[in-house]
Amino acid sequence: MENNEIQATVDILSALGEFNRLSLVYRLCECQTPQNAMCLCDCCNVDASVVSRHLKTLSQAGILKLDKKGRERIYSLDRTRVANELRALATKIESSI
Amino acid sequence: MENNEIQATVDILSALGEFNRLSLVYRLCECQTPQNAMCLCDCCNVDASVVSRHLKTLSQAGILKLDKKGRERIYSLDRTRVANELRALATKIESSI
DNA sequence: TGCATATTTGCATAAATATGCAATAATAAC
DNA sequence: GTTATTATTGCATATTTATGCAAATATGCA
Repeated sequence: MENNEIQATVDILSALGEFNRLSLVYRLCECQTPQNAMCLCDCCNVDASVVSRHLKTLSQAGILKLDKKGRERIYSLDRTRVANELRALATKIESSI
Repeated sequence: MENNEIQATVDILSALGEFNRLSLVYRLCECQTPQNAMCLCDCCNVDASVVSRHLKTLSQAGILKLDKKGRERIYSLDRTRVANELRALATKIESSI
């Protein structure tokens, strides 16, 4: 198993494995439409700058997709990618020799 | 969504989301039989005490099962539990309203 | 242009985490 | 019992991470 592969999985898991970030992801789960950062601030009791940084972390891990719309940043969950990554890991853990 | 539920998921994800710990899990993936702690030390270049602590973290998160056999501690991966947790999260992320 | 809104970045700080070494505990083997 | 083996814990330290506030950036609107 390559170190890069391990690290890539670690990056996704550690991005999801923090309370406020997972709260943001769950919040986006419930949205049919993409949301801007300010709207997402409601779901955690932290400063907007903190939310901004968490959103950046999630984006860098490939969990969120980002679109710019005027002065707003619109985030949406890359459901398929995240679900596939998690299922791939589940399969690996369950069925390695 | 209850905070406890979120935290429970965070606990599993953050336990898996560290390089040496995920390496330990992958190592156990490849073992048909449970392994003692010393044998698991090979897979990360850190002190045995560090491995011991990582194994404790993984056990507390319900990822590993522990058996005592003489002076050895025998760890095994709870494949089903971990796989089910990851798949449940995948489903939630993919198919929430 | 001037002002308001949305978001990010710089800086400082607190808290959490990972690590190594030495000491300890528990058990096996002699 | 003494010694060796396996594993954990105490302590110190370094690194990372999360956080808040203030300032800066970027864009929209009047």
